[in-house]
Amino acid sequence: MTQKKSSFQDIRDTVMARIQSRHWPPGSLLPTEVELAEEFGCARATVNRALRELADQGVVDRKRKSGTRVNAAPVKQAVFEIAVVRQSVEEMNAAYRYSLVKRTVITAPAWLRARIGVKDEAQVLHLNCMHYADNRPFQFEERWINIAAVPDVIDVDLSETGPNEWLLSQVPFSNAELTSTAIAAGETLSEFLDVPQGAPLFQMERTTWFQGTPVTFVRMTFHQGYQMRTRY
Amino acid sequence: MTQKKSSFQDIRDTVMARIQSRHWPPGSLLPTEVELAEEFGCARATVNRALRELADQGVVDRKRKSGTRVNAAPVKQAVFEIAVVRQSVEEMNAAYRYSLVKRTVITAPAWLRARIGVKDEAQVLHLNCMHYADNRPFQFEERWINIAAVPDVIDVDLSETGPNEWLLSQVPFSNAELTSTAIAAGETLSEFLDVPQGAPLFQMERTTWFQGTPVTFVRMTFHQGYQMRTRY
DNA sequence: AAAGCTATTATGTCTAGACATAAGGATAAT
DNA sequence: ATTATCCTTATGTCTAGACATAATAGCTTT
Repeated sequence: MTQKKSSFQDIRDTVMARIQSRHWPPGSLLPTEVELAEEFGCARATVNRALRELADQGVVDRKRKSGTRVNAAPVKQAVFEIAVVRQSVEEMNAAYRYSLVKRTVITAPAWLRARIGVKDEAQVLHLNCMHYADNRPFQFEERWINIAAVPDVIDVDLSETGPNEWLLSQVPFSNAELTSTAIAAGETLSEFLDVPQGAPLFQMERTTWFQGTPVTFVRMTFHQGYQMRTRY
Repeated sequence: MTQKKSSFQDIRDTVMARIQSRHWPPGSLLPTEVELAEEFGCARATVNRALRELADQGVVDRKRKSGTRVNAAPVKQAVFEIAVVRQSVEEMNAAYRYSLVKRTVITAPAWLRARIGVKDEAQVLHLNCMHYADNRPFQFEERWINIAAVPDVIDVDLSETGPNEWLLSQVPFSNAELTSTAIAAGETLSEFLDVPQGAPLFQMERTTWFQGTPVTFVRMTFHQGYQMRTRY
């Protein structure tokens, strides 16, 4: 059953189709790379690449000596893009406006030290910002920046562009931890976002590290009715 | 400057380190695969794999003839696992309990037809379920299943295991669209989740397709204070 | 029955070389 | 000046063969 014209993509797709059609049901063992290479009339390396991509996707599990098995309980994972506020506003075809509400330098309070792991006397820049879409409140941003990690932040003018965009240009490759939750609007949020007190709001918190040192912690609260979208 | 002992992972990490250290700043052009292969004393295919992984991560952009460039505005993307409720409860070391609240077969209402794209007379199975962690409300689930897509669902006993687990075993490889938002508890939710009316709740909606045909739409509302976590 | 050793096996990685392909650049024709 | 054509170049993919490595299965010893 040797076929012709088999790129690694063809093989990947063919194997995927056979899995979806239950020709190889969940939990079952696939033929070996050598056998598949024979069937598809190609080198083993080509089959290897095809199966490796399926393994990366979580569709199959591969183990030396055991072989390749259809994942019975594939870990579904969704990717969502960490959008810069400006971008997501502009993608809605709305006019973006940014405003710096407050800017102070403080010693990191205990809860912040515990959360991001900085030293006792660490100085942080505390910012409050508002983001608008067509002049309607879009997001209230409260942010703390570890000055030791990005000393330049002290001298940057943040009245025109948001701190997120500046930080991205400074620390483009970072890790982060992210939590989303629903909260009730308190006094401050109800004023800035123009909603009744107690209104349900979508809130995201993010802590960012660069090469192991904490850079920033940000709490973003969105306007009422905001939806975060993603697909997989 | 030829080195020794260079696996594709070493190369990937070394290149990444040079990018992070701004040896190759954002927007700049990397050496060609041939040049890097020479430097690292390995075959071009090895360099290719290393750079391909960085391209998959979004760290660099690659174009034929143009070469490999450090991505100036890397698209940050976070991956979160679509957890099965049972799993996330058990990971908290809490006892999981499930209960089927309501089960009816209906003709798809207009809003559902519009949302998932089924025919006018489509029959759907409408379910209400509750998930508990240590006997405290964890999630209220309201689900609609397109019977035409999974006819067997009619005869399945859903009083013991949740519909999600059964569907996963039937349709393990599907696409989905997912939205998260914050809502205020209405009468039903306040009763089932044991919160005051108006309490802010985290809600997720998911539409699932299998090979182009809509399978299910589910609205999951979590207990007050629930946080969705993810890292990247 | 339990523990330790060994051979086997399927995947993981690498190499050197080849051809394919997209895209930029230069040149020639309009 | 504009358009068409060809050449060059860097990445994209593939091959055949090699060695590395993890994990299983079978065998031996205790």
